Amino acid sequence: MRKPCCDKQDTNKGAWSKQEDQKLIDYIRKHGEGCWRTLPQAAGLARCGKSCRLRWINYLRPDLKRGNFAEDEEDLIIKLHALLGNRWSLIAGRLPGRTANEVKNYWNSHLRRKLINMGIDPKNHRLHHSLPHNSTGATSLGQQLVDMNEPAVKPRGDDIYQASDAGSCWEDEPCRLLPDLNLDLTMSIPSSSSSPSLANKANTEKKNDSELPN
DNA sequence: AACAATAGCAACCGCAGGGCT
DNA sequence: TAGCCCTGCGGTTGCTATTGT
Repeated sequence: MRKPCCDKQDTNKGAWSKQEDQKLIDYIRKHGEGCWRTLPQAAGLARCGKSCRLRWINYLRPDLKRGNFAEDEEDLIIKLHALLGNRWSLIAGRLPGRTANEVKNYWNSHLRRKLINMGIDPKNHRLHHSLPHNSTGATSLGQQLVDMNEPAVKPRGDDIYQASDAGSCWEDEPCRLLPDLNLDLTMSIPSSSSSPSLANKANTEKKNDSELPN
């Protein structure tokens, strides 16, 4: 059995107060991100490290773009989801200022329904044959997605088209299928923090001033 | 105006992967 | 090489706001 990530008895849960936010912001301004396990104690927060990390990444980071998603962002999410499946962090990585959690929430609350209304199965982005095709017709994006599912040449064996929840259609050839998408899906050190330990380490040195607000 | 249903979003949980010893 | 630790990710839950009746 793993140890729990923190001593749950002594930690707050639920919504963050302004004071807690401020403590976290102040601490990260001074010391940078990382060491989430020890951060709460060092920052004087009665929270577990995970909770602090989540709060910072999803809400407090200064480079977050909050507010409604633009139409082009929506399109991009839909296209990327068709390619990558539920890999929200990768999708969010292509949307500056957006977090994986935000993208995921937006997908689940808006875009999924939107695709359903367009007669497209949001799981695999295939035309939902059992549904009557929306009389207004699929939008150009909808049509694109439908077209994507009827490629002239199948890149691989048939089962790849039985996309699962997490499945992406053609991870190895996104550019051929979506030439208008500039998909550099290789991992790179993110601008601010969206990524793992490597980035953490790479960022440790530069972090102190450059990406923090003044 | 009161209540119920639904939507939206913040936060939590558990698992997986990578680094370190 | 195995085991531990830390971090990040995706799924899910639960609270609040909004809309409908």
